[in-house]
Amino acid sequence: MVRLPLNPAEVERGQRLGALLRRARGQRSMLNTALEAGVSPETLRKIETGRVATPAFPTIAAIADVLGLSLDAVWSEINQTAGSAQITVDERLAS
Amino acid sequence: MVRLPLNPAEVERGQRLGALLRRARGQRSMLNTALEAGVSPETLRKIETGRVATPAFPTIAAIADVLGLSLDAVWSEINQTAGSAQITVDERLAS
DNA sequence: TATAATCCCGGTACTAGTATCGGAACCATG
DNA sequence: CATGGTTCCGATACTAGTACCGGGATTATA
Repeated sequence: MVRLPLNPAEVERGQRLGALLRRARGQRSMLNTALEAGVSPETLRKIETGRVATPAFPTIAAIADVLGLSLDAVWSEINQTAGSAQITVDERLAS
Repeated sequence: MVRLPLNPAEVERGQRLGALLRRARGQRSMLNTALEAGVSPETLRKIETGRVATPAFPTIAAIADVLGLSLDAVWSEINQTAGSAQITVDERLAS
């Protein structure tokens, strides 16, 4: 009947998402990245710090666009429950 | 100071998203698709009918997974303001 | 030390998303 | 006609996301 609170798994996935975005941002400033993506710096900060576990699809898509990330790669990486043998976004950035 | 209401462009983009998901679902029932994606049928229905313009990223990702859609393709298709020369999700489904 | 840049945090305010219930319409079957 | 499957809708209820403000901590540089 009501919206269910976020469960721990969703919270952890949100933290993985935030950490991934922060690593992908690298040297760029949070302010510029947020403005370029069309979101407020506060929103980006909350997402990166994991305080917003399930952000809106357009929000993540806009940020991923600015950072040059594939949404499919982001999703597959944060959605996996355990370690995988896939090439991670980090590894792709390093190449 | 407060969360800004959705502007018309965001509403229209949400409608394009819903229409795209509905076309991609094709023959499959809304109920099965929603349950398989782990969302409530009502939520899927609201997204498909465009009544929810900016759904959560995990929600869209889970639905796209079930439907076999690429998140990048979905985003690029609904985010474009005008017609494009790209291969659309529809055309990809038809091939 | 001073100045700027960046990031963090708590508080506040409001809209939006997710979910359930009850009912109704439609269409294809039996 | 009856039954089931699917979709739709309004109402309701609650949490979550987005955004701004003020302040503080850190670092680097002048």
